[in-house]
Amino acid sequence: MMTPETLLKSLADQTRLRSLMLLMQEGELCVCELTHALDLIQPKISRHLASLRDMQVVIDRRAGQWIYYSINPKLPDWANELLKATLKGSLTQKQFKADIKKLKNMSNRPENRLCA
Amino acid sequence: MMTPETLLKSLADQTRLRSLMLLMQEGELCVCELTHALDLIQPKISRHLASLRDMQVVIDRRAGQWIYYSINPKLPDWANELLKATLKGSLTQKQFKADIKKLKNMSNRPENRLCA
DNA sequence: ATAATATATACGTTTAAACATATATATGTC
DNA sequence: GACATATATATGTTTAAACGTATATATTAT
Repeated sequence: MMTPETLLKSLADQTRLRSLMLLMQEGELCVCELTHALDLIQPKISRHLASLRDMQVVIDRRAGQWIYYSINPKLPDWANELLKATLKGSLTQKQFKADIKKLKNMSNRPENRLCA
Repeated sequence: MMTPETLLKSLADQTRLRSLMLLMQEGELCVCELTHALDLIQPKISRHLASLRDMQVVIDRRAGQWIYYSINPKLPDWANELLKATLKGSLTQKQFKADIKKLKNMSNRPENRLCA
């Protein structure tokens, strides 16, 4: 069962927060997309995604060589509301806007979402 | 200006989370009430409240020998929504219920709220 | 002025989180 | 099978947070 403390701790790190906000906004992203958008090294992204998966904040699925992460669809209402409020607060943040832009401008994005 | 990262970090510690949830539920509490309700030593509570004040998540006012803390009324909408969602998630938590009960059962509670 | 209560802060220590680098595993291509 | 790409994990190190204890400050009462 998801607790407020678990969810809040998962959001309290900048890398995880940025990743989650992109997932909130974009729905589903693979590690290489997040690595590119956040401009961080891959093991760092993977490590944080693994901890988010362990905390059941996100789920993952493999599609070929890519692994796609998305917000756990089974989160309780309060958790979705919390994430929504966080996204709302993030929309005006420079960092968030830059991350989104960087994602949009990424070349070689795997074309997964079409066949999902 | 309050950012999601600041607010989320303020909520990511158990002592601060428990304190904030009591403040959300009860409106205004002094250090000794929080110390009693959470059953923690006073410097620990004071230290965390000071950090919450520095982050502008709470405000304080002195009334005689007591110092009362409450949620900063100037928080942006998204922050209030985030706190509400957190409270909603806390309502069913054993820890939260125990803290409220301990507060209600406290003898010698300063009678501040009447003359506030 | 002394003592008691409420709160804050300073200091040194401990704990836990995040880190970079290196390496391992899995998939797909030739 | 050899190589390239995507992702995960292991290891040792660094950084930052939280901690307990001791002490300082402010208020109130005697």
